Amino acid sequence: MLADQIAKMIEQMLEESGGSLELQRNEMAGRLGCVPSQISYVLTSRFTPERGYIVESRRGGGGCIRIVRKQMHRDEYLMHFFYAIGATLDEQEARAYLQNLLGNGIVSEREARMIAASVSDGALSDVTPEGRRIVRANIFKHILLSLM
Amino acid sequence: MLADQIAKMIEQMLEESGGSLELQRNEMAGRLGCVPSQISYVLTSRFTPERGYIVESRRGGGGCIRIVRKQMHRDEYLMHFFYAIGATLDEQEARAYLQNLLGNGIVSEREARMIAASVSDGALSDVTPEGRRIVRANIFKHILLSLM
DNA sequence: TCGTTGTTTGACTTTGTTTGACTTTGACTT
DNA sequence: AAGTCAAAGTCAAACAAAGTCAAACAACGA
Repeated sequence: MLADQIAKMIEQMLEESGGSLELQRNEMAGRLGCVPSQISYVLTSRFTPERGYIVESRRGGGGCIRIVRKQMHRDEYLMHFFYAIGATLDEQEARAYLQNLLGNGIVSEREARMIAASVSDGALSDVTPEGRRIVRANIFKHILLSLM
Repeated sequence: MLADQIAKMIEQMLEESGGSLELQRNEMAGRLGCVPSQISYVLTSRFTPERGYIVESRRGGGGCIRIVRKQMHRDEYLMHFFYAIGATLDEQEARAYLQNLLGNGIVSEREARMIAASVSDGALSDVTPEGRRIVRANIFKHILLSLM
């Protein structure tokens, strides 16, 4: 399958370059003989944060796409939390997780305060109460990933 | 890319001269082999107040452009940002603010990554694109408050 | 078979850059 | 003053990327 080939190729380039790389979408598509949006598709379907990748890009002349692989060998602990958090999370649960992370020295007190602030009901007051729990889970997970 | 090169050059001159400098647009454009308005473009797109720069100029014979990197102190800074952020905030603006906070030692690299993660489009993917900008602004502000 | 899920494609949109023509401003001469 | 000229400013067009989206297609399980 095309998408898999491309994914494998990117994976390999990532290997060779030690975990991070920049590419140009059009240029790469040209080399592979596929449409540029295919590259986008591969990136959104395979190189997701859930799988430990960060993808950033810049449009316009001279634009490019940067892909970074977070090395997994880092911390089971964070992974544990990551998987422990379900699709939703309320403020109390979040506080409990934070307390735990803090207690285990994964985050500093200051960092814990920052995280608490960013998932507080106050910060999410423009989201409906039900949506809030989903968004909160998502934010929390993304923060965990950023720490790996 | 041309614009990036110019930005880097100005950045370096700023470094060497300790935070403020004067240049002549035409003269500089001549040295770089580009049109003068390119310099203007770089200044308006990169050396914005948002990123902590002040740009002033004088026209007419012997005119020039003065660029100052303003350094405020912690609280002023946080306040400044807090008020600078309006009701909405997109991912790029957020990145720019973060870059500034990072560059001025208000947050660590790790903290910057955490904040970036918590206001990323990915983390807010369950909010409508419209609402996302509002929620992002709110989260960012709450985090700033948590740092005061 | 049919519905679901995942893939491929290309038209269209958005964002960022580069250039050059034209305008405005200020200092200096006369 | 008035005029001249050397700056910087403004703006829009042309160009160069990446993003989005929906339609067509494929694979697979019930």
